[in-house]
Amino acid sequence: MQSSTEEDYLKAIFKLSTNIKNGVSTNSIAEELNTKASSVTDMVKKLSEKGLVNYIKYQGSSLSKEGEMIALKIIRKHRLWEVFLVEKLKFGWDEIHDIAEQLEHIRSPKLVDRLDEHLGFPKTDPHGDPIPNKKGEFPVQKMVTLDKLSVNDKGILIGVSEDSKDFLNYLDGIQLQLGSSIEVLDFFAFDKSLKIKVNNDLEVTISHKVSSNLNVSKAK
Amino acid sequence: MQSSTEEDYLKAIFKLSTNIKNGVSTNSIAEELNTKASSVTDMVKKLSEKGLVNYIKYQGSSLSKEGEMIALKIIRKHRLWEVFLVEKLKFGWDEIHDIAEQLEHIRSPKLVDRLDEHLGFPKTDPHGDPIPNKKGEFPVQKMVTLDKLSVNDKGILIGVSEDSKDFLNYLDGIQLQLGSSIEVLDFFAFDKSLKIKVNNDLEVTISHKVSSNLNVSKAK
DNA sequence: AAAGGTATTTAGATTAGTCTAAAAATGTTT
DNA sequence: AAACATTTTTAGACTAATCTAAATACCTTT
Repeated sequence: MQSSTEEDYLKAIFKLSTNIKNGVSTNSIAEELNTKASSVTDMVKKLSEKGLVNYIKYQGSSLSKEGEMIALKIIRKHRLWEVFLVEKLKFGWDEIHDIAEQLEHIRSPKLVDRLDEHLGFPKTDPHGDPIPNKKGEFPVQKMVTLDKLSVNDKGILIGVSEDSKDFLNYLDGIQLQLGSSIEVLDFFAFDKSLKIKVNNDLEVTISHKVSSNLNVSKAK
Repeated sequence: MQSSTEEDYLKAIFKLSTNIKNGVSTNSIAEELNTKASSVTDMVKKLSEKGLVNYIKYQGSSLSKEGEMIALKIIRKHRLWEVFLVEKLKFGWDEIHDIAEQLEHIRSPKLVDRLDEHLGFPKTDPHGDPIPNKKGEFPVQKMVTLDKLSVNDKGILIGVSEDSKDFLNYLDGIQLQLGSSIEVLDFFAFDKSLKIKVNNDLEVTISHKVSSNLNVSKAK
């Protein structure tokens, strides 16, 4: 059995591994978890001894099969609780992250599955991220980040890669929600900002930082 | 802000204080929390410095006003989550305690109140214990002595009117503790003795002298 | 290949919570 | 009130997770 802290490390490595084949760096884990590199070194050593992480000195860390399974279970719990908070307790999508960070560590396999059932076996969380099933499986989504689209392209917002309160609040402010339509009206090369039209209605200009954190399914 | 561990200590002291005016003993706290007396001494000293516990060396501990408020908030959360687990997730009342022990430490005032609302502001948990409101106010329980109940009545033991060693030892011997459920199975008029079932498990016969010293909250 | 900069690891200290074993205080019995 | 037993506290050690500061390895640039 692993501690909550160990679970946090596994989850962080999982998140950072998404589009990186070789191991993730010690520094990047430290940044993700708001801790220091030396703490990370200690922990990945320990997780390596437990067989949950493949760690090579000076070369970085990746999850073992078992470590990945654990990470996926935590993510499953996190996302199911997020659905609960929004669907049942009427929280806004910008308020749920911190609470779910706590709830994801509750230990009870039966609880997770009952919750899943209670929520009607949802496929995605309120941020559009897929919820792994009991076995840790989840469908791969074909999506692109908004900054990959060209002028006149259209898409539907299906996910966000950042879930800080600030960011989500900002999205609310420009009427962007999951399912919103987005049309790219203009592109400004000097700072990579985009002028877009939201829901065929509101025109706003967004920075590259924003567009690179919005996942859309490209329409036609 | 206090740690989960500190919260556990406050809750334990609260529980043990129910029918004891002066401080609860270090050993009793240790037993309640499955830890050692030396650990308890350390912790009550710390909680005393924080102003949450009144602790006098060799004389025991009691909660300060502030410590009691915190304990009541934890108990409120514990009992609300228990209702959730039984009402919404269809758990049996015997499966929920360990999960609620974890859930009670989730930090989010908004979450607790939303949960309360979602559950329809329940008055008691699945074990019949009252749920404190936001301000920690406890509906006073109307209690009767056990000898006032009739055959087939059920109740929860919430106090004893005698605290002699002999008597309390006897109660320990028949597995009666505060919070124990009692079902009256039979009444023998010639000596007013009662046959009762304790905690849905042990059947014993008790004298009128005993039943008249047990305070119960009548169930339903 | 040497030099400098960055990333990473090591060494040693710190905090929260726990434990065992010994010492001190309290309570009980004669 | 002395002797014994019990309870409680103290002292010192341990584990998990963290940190700072110093040492080491790796990488890039000359």
